[in-house]
Amino acid sequence: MTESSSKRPSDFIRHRVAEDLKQNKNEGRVLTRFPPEPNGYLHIGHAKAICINFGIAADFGGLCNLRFDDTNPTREEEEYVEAIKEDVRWLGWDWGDRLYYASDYFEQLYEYAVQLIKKGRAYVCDLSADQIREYRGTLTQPGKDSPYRGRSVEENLDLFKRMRAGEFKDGSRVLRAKINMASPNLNMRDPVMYRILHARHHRTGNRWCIYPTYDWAHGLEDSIEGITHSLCDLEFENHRPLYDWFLDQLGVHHPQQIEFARLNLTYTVLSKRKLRELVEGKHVSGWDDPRMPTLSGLRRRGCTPEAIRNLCERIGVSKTDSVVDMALFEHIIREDLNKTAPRVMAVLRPLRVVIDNYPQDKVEEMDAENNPEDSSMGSRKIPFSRVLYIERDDFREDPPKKFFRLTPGGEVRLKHAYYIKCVRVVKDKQTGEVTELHCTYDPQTRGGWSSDGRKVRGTLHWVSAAHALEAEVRLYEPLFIKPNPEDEEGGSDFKANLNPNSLEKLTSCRVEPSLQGAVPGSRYQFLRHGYFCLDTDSSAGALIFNRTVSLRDTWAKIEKAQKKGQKNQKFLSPDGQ
RNA sequence: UGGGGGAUCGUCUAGUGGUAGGACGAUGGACUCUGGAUCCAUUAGCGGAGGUUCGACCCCUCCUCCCCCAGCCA
Repeated sequence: MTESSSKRPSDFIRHRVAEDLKQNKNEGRVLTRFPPEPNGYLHIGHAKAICINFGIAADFGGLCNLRFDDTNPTREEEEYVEAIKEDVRWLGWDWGDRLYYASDYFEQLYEYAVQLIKKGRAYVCDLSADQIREYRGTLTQPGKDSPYRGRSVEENLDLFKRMRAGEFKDGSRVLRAKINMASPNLNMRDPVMYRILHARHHRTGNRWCIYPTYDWAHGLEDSIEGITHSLCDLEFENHRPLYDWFLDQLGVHHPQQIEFARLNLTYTVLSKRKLRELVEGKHVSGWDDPRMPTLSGLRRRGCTPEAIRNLCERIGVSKTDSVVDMALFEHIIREDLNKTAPRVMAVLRPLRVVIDNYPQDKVEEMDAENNPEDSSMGSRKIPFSRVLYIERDDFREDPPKKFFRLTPGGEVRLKHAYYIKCVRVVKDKQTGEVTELHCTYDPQTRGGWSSDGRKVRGTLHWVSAAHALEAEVRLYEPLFIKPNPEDEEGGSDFKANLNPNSLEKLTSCRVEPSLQGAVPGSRYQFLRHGYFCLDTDSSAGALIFNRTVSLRDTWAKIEKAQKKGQKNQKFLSPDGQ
């Protein structure tokens, strides 16, 4: 047992697994599985399922299988198999040599179906899909028996064999379990086990033209692999009686299905169908668009697998429908990157600054620590010269209260460099826009310190104009404008809540020269901005950075509160009411 | 008006007969060459009504609200 299993079980599933172990159920074995259908990309909701299945196995000294549930050839593709494997691996989990496919069990599943027919517990039904629906009844009314329900075992065997042989057209017949058409649980009203689909399967080719349904196949897949705990989401709770029924009828190894609530996150959608809609409707650039909650999107955005695993750990496991605040996820990403990301200076919206009293051709190499949280990450040199760029937002000609940055006549510190004072503001005569600042520096403050005990409130980041690298920076905001994208009253759908400003591309950014040769996927903290990741579209000559998450911005909060205060002030009547 | 689940601070989650705890958020403060980080404090909760009990978030009854199920999807 690992250390974590000696701790108190932390959620209801672990409690049950611990209890099973105590009872020596399954001879003390724990074997779980993650069973994705290869019909799309994995998202952070899947990450929760992955972490639960692999995590619980690991906690109890067990194993977890990776199994592709490829029972529907009309929607599945090989392309997704590789992407899913990559994502699970990236998240940090290992299925060893236990990579399985439901399609590997097709022959065995067929044999089990024959057994069920022989027991008189399954029959071939000639009703059309529409008719089956009519016969099923409704939530409040019982269904009625199919006219084919009474077929003899021999006839069923013959028909089923001919279904497999390809004698019948798609949709003309199905194999059904014979259970109870009056069951209050609709899943028990003679569910379909096999449908005829003359479709090429990505692994079995044209060998089969009948394919098992989820309900029929899933429990048996689990059983065949010797799974002990089959962990899935709440929507399958209604299916558990059927899961149990098939296994009991066949008398085979019977895993315990346990359901938990799926992950929901504010400001995004987590369903393959909706994510596909965003991709196909070109609302995003693809499955790996950095705004997508897919694992490939999060990876490209700069999110670490550790952060995702931490999130899954911290949100817990329960049966309550819940929506996790995106702010928690962002907090966890910052927490991770704060410790690991090297600091670097980047000016996103450059404003030219000339240091009037600094020699024309002089260049100094300033020392800069790479990460104040971790001295082992060392330091680097940053060139300082007469002409610099600072952030446009870091200068205000008419500063509001508590503005600690550069102002006319004011003094600030340039990080790792010198104190500077603004002596002149140059503006565009037409627009009035500030185009350049003239400053003086204090040579006595090299490195950013002064010996006279002078206090400087503001510290700005900067780059040397002559040495800086040009870069494109992509800023991301939530994909949706509402915490719940589904909250739409106008009769349209979640896409009406798409955030038109979810992507902002800044093209004339300047970054410090140490970023020369950075490798795509590398993560940095841009000082005072946030965490950024070099995009896979980058090349040596064209740096492109994705903002993973911004830093906490206390000033933005103060300013917002100030503006709000002013507004309220305006609406107050003269006597203050 | 069938069946299956669920309900604890704004959010997520512990506790399951004996002082309702943590995390995120929010707010305030300390500190700081990142208005970052860190630290401290404050905020705020057992859906409702009865009952059992010395004592109920926990047990019982009733009620309310929310989610899932009528695919030959998974």
